[in-house]
Amino acid sequence: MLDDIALFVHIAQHRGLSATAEMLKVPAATVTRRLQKLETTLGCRLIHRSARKFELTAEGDAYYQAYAGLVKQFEETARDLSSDVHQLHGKLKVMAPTNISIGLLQPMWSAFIGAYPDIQLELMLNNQVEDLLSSQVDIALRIGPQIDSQLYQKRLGSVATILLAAPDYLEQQGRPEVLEDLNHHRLITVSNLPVWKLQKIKTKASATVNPIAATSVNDIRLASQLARDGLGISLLPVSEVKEELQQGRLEQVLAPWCGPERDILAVWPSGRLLSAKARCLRDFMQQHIQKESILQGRMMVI
Amino acid sequence: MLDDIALFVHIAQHRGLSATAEMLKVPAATVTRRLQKLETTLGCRLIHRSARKFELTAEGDAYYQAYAGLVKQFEETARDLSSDVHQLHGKLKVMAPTNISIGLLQPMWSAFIGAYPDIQLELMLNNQVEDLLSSQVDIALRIGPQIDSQLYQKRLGSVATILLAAPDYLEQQGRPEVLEDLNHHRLITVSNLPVWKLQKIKTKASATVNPIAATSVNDIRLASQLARDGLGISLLPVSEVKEELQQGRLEQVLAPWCGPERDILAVWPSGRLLSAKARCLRDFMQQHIQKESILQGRMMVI
DNA sequence: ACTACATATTCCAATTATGAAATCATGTTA
DNA sequence: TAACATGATTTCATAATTGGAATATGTAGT
Repeated sequence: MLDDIALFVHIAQHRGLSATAEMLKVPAATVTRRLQKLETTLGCRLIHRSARKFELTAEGDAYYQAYAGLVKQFEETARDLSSDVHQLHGKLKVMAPTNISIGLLQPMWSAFIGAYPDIQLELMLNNQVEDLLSSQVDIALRIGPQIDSQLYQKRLGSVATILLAAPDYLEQQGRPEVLEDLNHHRLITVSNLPVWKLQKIKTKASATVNPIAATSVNDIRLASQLARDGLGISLLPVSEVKEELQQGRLEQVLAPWCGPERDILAVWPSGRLLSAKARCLRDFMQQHIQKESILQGRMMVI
Repeated sequence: MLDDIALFVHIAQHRGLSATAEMLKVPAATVTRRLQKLETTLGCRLIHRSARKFELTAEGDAYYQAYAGLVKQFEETARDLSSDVHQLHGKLKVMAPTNISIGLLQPMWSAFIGAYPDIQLELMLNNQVEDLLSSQVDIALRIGPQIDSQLYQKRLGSVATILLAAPDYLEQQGRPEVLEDLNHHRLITVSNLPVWKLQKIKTKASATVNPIAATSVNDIRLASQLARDGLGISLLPVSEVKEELQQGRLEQVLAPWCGPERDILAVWPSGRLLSAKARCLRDFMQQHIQKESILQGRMMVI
C-alpha cells in the first residue's frame, strides 16, 4: 500500500507509467498493475491516461499533494541511512585512550591501517573522555563504564587491575601480607580509580581500601613509572604494566587480590546508523582483543 | 519495502510481533517473515527477539528513530484523506447562486434533503462569488466560467441566455427585426454580462452589442422584473424567466439570436479530496440538471 | 530440573505479484 | 485517410507472499 502510493507519486512526477518504470527499473506491466490496484483500493481513478495523454484526476491530485512531500522525505531518509553503510573507504574518525593505544593496542592500529588501506583513519588519542557527539566521531574505544546514555556500546573485552610495586621498594619497605598492611605503605592512585575496590579471585571476598595520604596522578602511564621508580604501591591495569612485569621492574603484591575489571568498549552515538567503516573497525577491534589474553579479564599469566 | 518499514515501526512500538499482528490484523507468520525480509534487505538485525525478550538492536533503534515520525505522518495523512470519504452523514457546507436556487433549482434542493436526511445540509446562497476556500465550503454550484485556478470543476449543464422584453413595451416601442434595431431601444444589462456577445443558433453568425446608455443592475432577478415592468430589453438566462415567458409577461425578441451559453458547474477546492457527501451532492445535482431541458443549453421550448 | 506458558518461527497449500512478450489504443505524420 | 509510433495494458508462465496449523524456543514458577 505505502509502496504503491510511493509508486503513484513517482508516476505523477514523471508524468507517465513507462517513464516511471524505466526510472525505477521495474517492468511497465508492474507499474500499470500496481497503479490499478491502488486505484481499486482507494476506490477512485487517480490518473486519466492513454497512450498520448496523461492527466491526474481531481482525486489523483489530492492524493499527490498529500503524499508527495512525505514520499520524498521517506526516500531522503532512506538515502541518508544507507549512504555510507556499504562504503569501506573514506574518512573514519575514531577516539581512543592514549595509553593503551600507544602501548598494548598499538599493533592493532597498525594492523587495521594495513588491512584497510582505503579507510582514511583519523585517530584521536586522549586520556580524558571527550564528547563524542560534538566531536563528530564515528566510533570510540573506551575503557571502564560509560555513563552517557546517548551512546551505544559493545563490550570488546576487559582488563584486570592489580596491585604492583617495584622490587626495590618492596625489599626496603617489606611485602604486604594482608590488606591492612597497605596502611603502612606509600600508595599511588590514578584519578579515575580514587577508591580501590579489591576482590579475591577465588573466594569473591571483597574489600575497599581508601588510599588517603597517597600520591595522586591523572595518568596511568605516569603512575606506573612512579611505581617503577620505587615510589610506592599502585593499582594499575595489567595491560599497562605487561612489559614491566615481564622484565621484573614491577612485581605484583597481595597476589590473591585484584582490583576491578574494567570493560573495554566500543561506543558510538545512539540513534545514528553505524557506518560500514565503523562497524568494520569495531569488529576488527573485537577480533584483535579476543586474541589478547590480557584483555579477556583474566589475571595475567606470563 | 516501505510497507515493511512501517510494519517494523509498529513492531517496535508494540514491543512484540504477535501484539503487532493482532493490532494490524495480519497473521503472526506474516509479521515474522516481513521483518526477516526487511532485516535481510537492510543487511542487519533490527530486533533481538525471543519468546520472552524483546529489544531493538542499535541498528533497529537507528532505523526506528529515523522512520517512526514519518510512518506516523503517513498514517495520519491516510486517515485524514479517508475519513469522510465513505461517510454519508454529517455536515455538508454548500454555496450556490441565490436566484437559480430559489427558482428553477429549488425542487432539487428539496429533493436532495429528502433523499439524504442524514446529510446535514448547510446551504449558503449568494449572488456574488464568495471565496470558497476561506469559507470552508465543501462544494459549490456556480454559473458561468470560474477563473480561480485553485478550484476543480465539473460541468453539470448549461443555460442559454436570450433577449427579452415585456409585450407592452414591444407594442409601444416596436419589435426589433435586426440587431441594429437594438440601438433604438432601452436596454437593461446585468453586471456580469456587460457586453452582449450574440450568436445565431443555426448559422453560427456572431455579433457583439455594447449596450452603452443602458440601465445596469447587479441582479438577474431585478433585471427580469424591470424588463417585465416594460423598462426595456434585457439579455437573461432562460432559467430565470421560464415562468414569465410561459405566462406571457415577457417575450423573446430577435428570436434567431441568443446570448452566450453559461456553464453550470460544480466547483470545489483543489488539492483536497472530495468527501463522499460532496460527491453525492455533485452527482445528485448532475442527475437533476440532466433532466431539466432548460439547463441543457438548448433554447427553451415551452 | 521439570512444567506451563507465551511468543516466535517454520511448513504447506493457496493466493497473489512479477517479468517478458504480445496486444491494444490513440494521437501524429505522410 | 492510412500507416506509424508511442505508451498502456493484457497474457501466461514463474516466482514470491500469504494465512493457518504445527512446531520450536526461551522464561518463570513450581
